[in-house]
Amino acid sequence: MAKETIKKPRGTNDILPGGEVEKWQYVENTIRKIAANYAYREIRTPIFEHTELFERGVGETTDIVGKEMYTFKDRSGRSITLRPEGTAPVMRAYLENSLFSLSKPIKLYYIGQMFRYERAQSGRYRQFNQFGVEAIGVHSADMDAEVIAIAVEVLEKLGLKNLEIHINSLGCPKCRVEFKEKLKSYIKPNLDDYCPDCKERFDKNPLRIMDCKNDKCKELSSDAPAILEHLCSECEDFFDQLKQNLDVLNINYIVDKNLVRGLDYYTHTAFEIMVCGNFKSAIGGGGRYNGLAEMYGGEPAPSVGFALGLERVLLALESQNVEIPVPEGIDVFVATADLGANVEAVKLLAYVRQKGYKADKDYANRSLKAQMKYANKLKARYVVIIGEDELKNNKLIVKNMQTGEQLEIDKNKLLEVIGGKLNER
RNA sequence: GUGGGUAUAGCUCAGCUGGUUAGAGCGCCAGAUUGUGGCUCUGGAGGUCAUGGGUUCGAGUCCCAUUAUCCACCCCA
Repeated sequence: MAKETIKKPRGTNDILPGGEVEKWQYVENTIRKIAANYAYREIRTPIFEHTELFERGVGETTDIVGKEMYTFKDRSGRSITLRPEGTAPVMRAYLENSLFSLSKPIKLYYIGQMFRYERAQSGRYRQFNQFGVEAIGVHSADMDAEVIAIAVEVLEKLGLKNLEIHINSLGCPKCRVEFKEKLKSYIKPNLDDYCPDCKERFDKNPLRIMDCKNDKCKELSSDAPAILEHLCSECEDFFDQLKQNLDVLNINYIVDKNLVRGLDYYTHTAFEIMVCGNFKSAIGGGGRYNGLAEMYGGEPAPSVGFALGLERVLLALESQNVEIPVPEGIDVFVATADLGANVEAVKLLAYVRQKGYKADKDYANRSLKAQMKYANKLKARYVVIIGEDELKNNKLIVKNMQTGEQLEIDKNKLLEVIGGKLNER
């Protein structure tokens, strides 16, 4: 090994051909197909944004903004951040490009890299990929249900089992302010017994105390009032409609009154998708964010969205031994029996490729025997052999690599013999 | 950010309580008589045992540091 090999930065991954990229392509293709089905259109936003975008939208007290952002100064001294999530950039693009002038809702999806500066572990990387959806411009429980339905359909189409959809309502600003006070007065007498994190949450975002994983905190707040039980009547109706819509769509869900999402911009619906079994993890989540457009100085634009963590989806699929179809093999391998046949082989290869066949040849001056081995490794369906005899007689030898049958044919009969293409089958 | 595990050929690993030329399987390359694959057989290339110190007559094997990686926590996708 060379002394100074350069290695990839921590928490990043190379996705290699030969099984890996093919899985990614498969997942991305099914996502695109389903998104298109639901009439969502793709949006591609920059991978970096002005830091302020996330500070204002995601919330300065959140972990994402507080300690996980890849932030740096560019050459002109501006503070730039590699996007840690997709909703804020999409909302920015929506406002900046005046998409609000289109008929509502604006239904968008994205697939792309996100960046978070964290210690890597299984299913958590510094650069990771999300598939996300944002439906901007309407306040309708139908919309919320649709967004959940897309996520579920994608995961089910991919073959994932043991999904759990957790839903909750975080209320609107009106009921939330009232509720926060109720919650604080419940917690306050015992505040000293809570974990240090919760003590901080008490002032910054008391709702998240309900989400603490610490056993002691869980016990202390087991009887705490839940926002779900203190919604204003409008919010309650909205949540009831959502549940009804999910029932209509045959989507099973669990109402989880302790579910609080980590980002500040959520209102009303919040949901999370979990996988159970030996790989247990949240693989996606989302919710409604009716106030975000205004936080960015735009006109109100009630919206819902979600994001799926693609690495986690792949890990979950693997843990459930779901087979992902990986296309492999080529149609034709052109082999030469004599060096003199190389020019003819190059011509033939170009011809076959132009006709749409996946085709290859040897580039290392290998013996015919070695070429056959190579063709076998490439999983070629047919090998076409050209040597001096064939050149003289305008013939080709075509070998079917599956059956081992081999025949000599006229040069112009090749396409008839090799038939349909691999990628058309 | 906190705590723990691991670090030997491209890959998966072996190397017993420190002992002299570092091993296997897979993969790669080449051969097994005339222009032919998949099975089998033979041979070959490839490692300063993560890096830097230390203990010792002697270290892949023990100690320390660094780095990387994995796992868990926090948090999240």
